Amino acid sequence: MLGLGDMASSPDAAAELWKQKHGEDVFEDWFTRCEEYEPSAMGYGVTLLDGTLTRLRFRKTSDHPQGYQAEWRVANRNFPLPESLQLQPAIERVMKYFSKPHQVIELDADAQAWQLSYQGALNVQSHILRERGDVELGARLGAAPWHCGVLAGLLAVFELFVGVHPTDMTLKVSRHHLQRAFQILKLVHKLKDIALGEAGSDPEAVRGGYAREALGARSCAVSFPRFANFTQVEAGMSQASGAEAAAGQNEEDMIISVCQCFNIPLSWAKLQFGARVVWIGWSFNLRSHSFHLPYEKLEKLGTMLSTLLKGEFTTRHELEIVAGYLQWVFQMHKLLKPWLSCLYDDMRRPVATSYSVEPSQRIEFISCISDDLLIQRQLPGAALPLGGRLLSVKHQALRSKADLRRVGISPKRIWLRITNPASSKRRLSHQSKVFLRYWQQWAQMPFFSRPLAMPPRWLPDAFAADACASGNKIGIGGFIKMGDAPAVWFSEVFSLRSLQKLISDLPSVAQEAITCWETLAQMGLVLLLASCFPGGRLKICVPSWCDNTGAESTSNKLFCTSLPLAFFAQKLSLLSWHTGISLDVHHVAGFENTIADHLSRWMEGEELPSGFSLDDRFRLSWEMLWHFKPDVRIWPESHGLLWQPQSFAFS
DNA sequence: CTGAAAAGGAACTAGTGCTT
DNA sequence: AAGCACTAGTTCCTTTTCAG
Repeated sequence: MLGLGDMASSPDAAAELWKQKHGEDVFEDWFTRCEEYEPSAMGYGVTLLDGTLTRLRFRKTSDHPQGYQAEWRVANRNFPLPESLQLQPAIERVMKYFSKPHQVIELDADAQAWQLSYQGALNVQSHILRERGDVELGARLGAAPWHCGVLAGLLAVFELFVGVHPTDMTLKVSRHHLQRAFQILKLVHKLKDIALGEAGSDPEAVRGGYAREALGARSCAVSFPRFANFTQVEAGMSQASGAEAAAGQNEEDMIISVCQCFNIPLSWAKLQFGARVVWIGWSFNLRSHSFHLPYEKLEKLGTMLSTLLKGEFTTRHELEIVAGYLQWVFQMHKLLKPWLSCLYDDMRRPVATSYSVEPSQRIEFISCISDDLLIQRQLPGAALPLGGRLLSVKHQALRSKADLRRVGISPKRIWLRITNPASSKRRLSHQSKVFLRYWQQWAQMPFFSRPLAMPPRWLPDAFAADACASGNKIGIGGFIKMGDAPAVWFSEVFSLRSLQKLISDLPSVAQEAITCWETLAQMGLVLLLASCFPGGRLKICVPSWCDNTGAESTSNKLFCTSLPLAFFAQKLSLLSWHTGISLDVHHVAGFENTIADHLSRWMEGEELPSGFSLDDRFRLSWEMLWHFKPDVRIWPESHGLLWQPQSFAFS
């Protein structure tokens, strides 16, 4: 055995090498617990004398005195052909059928009509060409019906040859044979043109137009009518008749043949034919022009999230994996990315642990703390984590080093809460849990399918939203104006105190979070738009006249990590995902903004801008804005429902 | 984190020229 | 004609790199 070296000369030698490399015990241990192959059916990698890599495995056998047989990995391409592919029976089938001379291959009634139609069309074309003086092409088309008929007959014989056609039935040429023959002839003539004609000398023609045209002649004819009535295709596909399936197969064969002819590289591992293909990780349906996340990925997401949500603590690494995966999943709607901000926050917030120092070490301890409350030096006797952040001392939260003075002195040990940046332990915040639970539910829901192409953009004449904040009150207002119809508008006032109970990290003065309220106003506008176009999965681009640069950047990129704005950006993006309305905020000052500004400051009973009426007011509740609770009401109120409607809201 | 593409390498095949 | 050595090319597979 060339190049294999001594160890391949016998199983004993191979086993010897294995023992030398991995030790006698390991070998015996592996060998005793092995089932059929050791270490596995795949074997293990071995480098031969000449540096060649191969694989070696041991097979348990009682034939050999050692009890095992060494097997090398060698490619075996000498496998038996299945019965259906044997040449001998195929030839016999044809010979038997044509054993008697003068066998006639007939066209069935359908095929005869088709052949006549081909003849007619081709003869007309031939005549026109001859009149124009193109005798050569005219002659080709003149002979084409004959070629087509002969080739169709041969295709029928080929079916007999490969065993598709029953031997005890007379051969009949069907219209499918004719159609295939026609397409093949067309392809062959195109190929001939490329190979011999002017096109052959032009490499671009081979790579581009001609080859595509030759292909398109077949594939377009088949795929276009199918696409036109794609809604019926789903049911029809599974019941496709044998002939249609054969035509589809034929089409695929042709595409492959042409690619091979022109050395167009094909990745066989990724080659897929059909209306549904999985590509770049997504499942595409080219008939309904939609895409969705493949089932395996949905399942992976579901499992991933339920494991994460099961326990109280998690690890930084686990969070990174989940966030990374969601980053990928959110390709489907980039506005969803702000959702991830809370996960990243959790990632960089290690869990705090308690430490204690002796009261006598108090002064020394203070010198270990930097101005921004980081442990910058080791304190003898206390294993304080270097680089950790001091959160509180004696249960008193600290904001700066100066706050340490407020902590009273007592003879007892001083207890500290410090976060350790080296720790990988993490706890999910409330926001993250809500966020992850949403996606966990989403992963368990039936397939969503999203269109590949968005519906055309639609723009109302004018619309805007604005917010104002003064003291404890927050006002939002906005409107849509379409043609001559009266403007639809909203105007609501919320108190900061009531919002502080629901959203953490809000400042004590409403004016400081004006960007948040601007974003909230945009959410109101999206809801208003969605209410005007209920049920429609519209793609509406909203050039909003917004006079705050903070909200502008937020709504455009919809990604930020600073609190509390991140909460609002999250909600806005989810609302956009829900309603299918995407926001595109431009910084354009204009009169619309003065109206929106007016509406945001409007109080019940005050005068409305001209063209606005109380009847067209759209009421927005906090439930609708923040929890996306649908505004479904029963009217008149005395009526009841016979079933309990399923409620849907995020909290 | 993802998938695609590029790169790299092993195994194999076909063809060629030479010798026996 | 058969066998051998060599080369060029193909196929299959894995690893690395790249881009989003």
